[in-house]
Amino acid sequence: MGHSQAEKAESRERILDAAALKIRQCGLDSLSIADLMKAVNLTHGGFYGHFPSRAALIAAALIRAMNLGESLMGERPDTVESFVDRYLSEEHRDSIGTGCAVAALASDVGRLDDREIRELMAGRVEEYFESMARTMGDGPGAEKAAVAAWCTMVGALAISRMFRGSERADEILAYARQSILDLGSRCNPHAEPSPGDNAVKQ
Amino acid sequence: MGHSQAEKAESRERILDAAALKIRQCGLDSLSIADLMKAVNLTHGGFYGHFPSRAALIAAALIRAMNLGESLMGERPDTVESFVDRYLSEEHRDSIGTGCAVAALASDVGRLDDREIRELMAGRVEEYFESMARTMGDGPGAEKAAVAAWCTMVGALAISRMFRGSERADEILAYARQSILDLGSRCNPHAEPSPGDNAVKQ
DNA sequence: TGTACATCAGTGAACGCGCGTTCACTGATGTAC
DNA sequence: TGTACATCAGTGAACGCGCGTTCACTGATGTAC
Repeated sequence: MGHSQAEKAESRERILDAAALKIRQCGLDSLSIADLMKAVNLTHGGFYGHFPSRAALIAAALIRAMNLGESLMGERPDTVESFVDRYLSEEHRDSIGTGCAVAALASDVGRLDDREIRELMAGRVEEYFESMARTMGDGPGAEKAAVAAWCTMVGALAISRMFRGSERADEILAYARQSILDLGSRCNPHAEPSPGDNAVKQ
Repeated sequence: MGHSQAEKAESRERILDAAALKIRQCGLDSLSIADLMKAVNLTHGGFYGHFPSRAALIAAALIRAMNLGESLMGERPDTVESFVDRYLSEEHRDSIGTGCAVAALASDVGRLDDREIRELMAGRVEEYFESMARTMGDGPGAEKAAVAAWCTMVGALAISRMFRGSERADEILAYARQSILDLGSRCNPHAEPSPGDNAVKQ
């Protein structure tokens, strides 16, 4: 077994990645240190060489989960439509463990007493709001529309995941997508309407 | 101590109410039988006179939580606006333990392996969709708008709760409300626009 | 009305188990000479 | 190049604890006579 500093750091990364996966799949409460260490082929005792406590791991894993989820969302999208298409895709819904940490864990984090962790995620979400507002054209209503769009996206993934296995699950994503594009188009009225991008009404 | 059948049934009700409160406040994982029984001034051993297992209690408590949450939403509203105003109120956000179980537990339930429990909540949500579509006027786009509105509402509560303590928390509710009314008004174009019911754009 | 008995909701000690955490130890590696 | 030693990432037994669950028991009540 290797014992260089680089190899220790690598172990830490693998622990964090496994934890970030697990908390998105099963929630913050579900993470057990013995299971986690088993998942990266180590024994449970070694954990405390990497993190001072389970609580510290949870905080670090949450950050890791947000980073991984964001990197999966890809580069700054040109249009709201391209972003929403990816965010509300069936692939994203079905891969909760590698997807957006906010969609997976917003309720869990909102319940926490720990203010620091809540503000950690809230800070990220604030960035998401601003990024989407910029994509929407930065008009006077863009910020409001961006906030509402994020509410719709996060709620749609949670509800669609609850309907997993039913036809409804896909429809929920599609209807949420439509309503967001509908709303967004009014903030950026000069954008070309794309094919299939109809108002909800019709 | 009383021992009539009626008093036993009353104990069961109190256990269920306490469990319905706790799971909405802290999630499905957080419920401990010893704590729960303490909360209703009984000892933990008595629990199994009322429920065969923790899992059975969780299922029953989830139904109870949905019933209590619905009764709090009140009678069938006449307009989308009156419903959304109540659902996206600061009071509802701040009283998660007595509020809508779907908003509190959608992610938790979506993660469960137990298909029966997922379908239990999904069935209720399907009723919420239909009820809101009817309120929206039952036009061709009403169902789609209703589904999207529910996604927005559930996401808005989760995200607003995460921002608890910040000014943003109230804005999130307000922006989500606006976008829903905006969307709903296009399904029921003959309705009087109410004061303050502006499109997000302006 | 008074006594004897059956019922049964709730009690509380006990169970095995897995948890988070600690710590003395191992053994592969890098370094010194 | 070869030997002796220091380092330290990871090991695995052990800890106290709270969990879900079981069960022999208690004692207030309702019923029979």
